[in-house]
Amino acid sequence: MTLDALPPHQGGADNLARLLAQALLAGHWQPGSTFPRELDIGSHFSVSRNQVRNALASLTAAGLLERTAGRGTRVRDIGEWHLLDPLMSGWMTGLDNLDPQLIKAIYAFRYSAEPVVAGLAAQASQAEDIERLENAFAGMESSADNVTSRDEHAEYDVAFHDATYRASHNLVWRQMGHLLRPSIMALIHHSQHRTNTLDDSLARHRHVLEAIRNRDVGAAETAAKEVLRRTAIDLGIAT
Amino acid sequence: MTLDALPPHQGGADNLARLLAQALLAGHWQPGSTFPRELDIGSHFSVSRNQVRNALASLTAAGLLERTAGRGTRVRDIGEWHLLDPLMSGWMTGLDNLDPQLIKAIYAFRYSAEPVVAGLAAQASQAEDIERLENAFAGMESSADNVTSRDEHAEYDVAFHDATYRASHNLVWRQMGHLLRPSIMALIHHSQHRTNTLDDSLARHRHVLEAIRNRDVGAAETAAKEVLRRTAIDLGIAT
DNA sequence: GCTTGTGGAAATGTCAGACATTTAATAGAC
DNA sequence: GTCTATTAAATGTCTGACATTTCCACAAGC
Repeated sequence: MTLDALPPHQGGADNLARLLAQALLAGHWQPGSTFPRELDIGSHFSVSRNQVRNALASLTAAGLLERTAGRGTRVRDIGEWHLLDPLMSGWMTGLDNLDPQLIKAIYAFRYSAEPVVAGLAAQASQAEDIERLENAFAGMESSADNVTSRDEHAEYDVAFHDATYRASHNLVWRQMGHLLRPSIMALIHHSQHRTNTLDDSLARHRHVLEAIRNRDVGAAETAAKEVLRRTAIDLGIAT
Repeated sequence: MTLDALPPHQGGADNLARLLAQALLAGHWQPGSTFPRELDIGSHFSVSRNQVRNALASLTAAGLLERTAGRGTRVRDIGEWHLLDPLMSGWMTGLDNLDPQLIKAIYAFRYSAEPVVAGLAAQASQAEDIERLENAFAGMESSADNVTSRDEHAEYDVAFHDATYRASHNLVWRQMGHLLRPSIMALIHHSQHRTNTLDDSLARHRHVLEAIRNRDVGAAETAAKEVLRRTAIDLGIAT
């Protein structure tokens, strides 16, 4: 794989890092293969070696690359990637050609984790949390009728899930919610393309909201699982 | 807070980053306060500005600091920290004076998550996973009788939990297991100091192992919860 | 032939200095 | 007093040189 297939560079070391990371996330380089040298990257994108080094440092921190003096830069295996690194989360936003293996893994994680989070939210939520959930749900409802506001609907959907994680009132789960944001967004767009079941989806979200509001832990867990189940079947994870 | 209270510097930018990060994790700087300038840090530890910048870049990536040109470096609030960043995990190893709020949050997370993971392990585990669990458990047993092998016992305990996360056969959960390693270790040491219930702890771990081996999801969840419950009560999380 | 050592090439790592850019404070004009 | 221009101070960036590590080729010695 060469650098020629990559889109042009807009400027800034962060941008360069995103560019290279997304190419790696899409599987453009074979694990174990050698990554281009600093000077080659610099001359190709017309940036200083400094920016290249900063970008590569980010990719290394995220576990995508492995650098050793004298040997060069190697592409690490997908199992070594730091999927929970916020950098990764940022790079995955808007990337529609993610590795299917990765999508499946992240979804399986959500399918196991989100019911627990909803249960915690039912226990720990406070007035402001309920308000956030209600606002997000209202947004989902109002943007469900016409087709033009599809992006807006996705935003509210993500906001609903994020509010659920926040309502758990646990620092770790809350961060997890932030990290999952891009993959949740990707999944929403993915499933909206294929199914036309907005009303059903709305009803399932409503159940989660009401269970949390009623402080019914068991109902919240069940409802959260129901929200995710249809897509899980689509992806071949649940039975 | 000044730099004078920090231990001396051993060499290497990673080491400097760890040093500063641990000081922040221990709460030596007030959130929102101003962090020392690059040149001051450099002259204090006798390192080049480059190393300082690299170290500060790591801390910034982990959400500990916020840097803006012209203004300086500010310490971010604990809610902004990237607790799931592998860097954090590394810095937290061997740190015995963590912020209590943080310990509690991480423990609450484990208390909610680990049963689910054990359940997944009961579904997805394969021969090699069972073997890893058995080896870890055997190590726990053999190092339980004498007091001299306390550290060895902790190692096997951590290995047992790590094997559980691995057995879930989910990339995200597996990473989570790695990330939790230092806090699990800290908790083990903490509870061994206060309780003398090694036999009881062993029995509870054995239940987890057997439930996973028998592919009994419900039993695995219950057993995992039981392993964590006593410590949860100690920390004032569960009732 | 096999091992061992030695040299050089090539890559990343480090340093030092100058300069650019951003921000906040300050002094001055009106 | 308020607004504006200047200045100081901090982080950000570029550049060139040098250091260090790794690998490979080649030759010496057993």
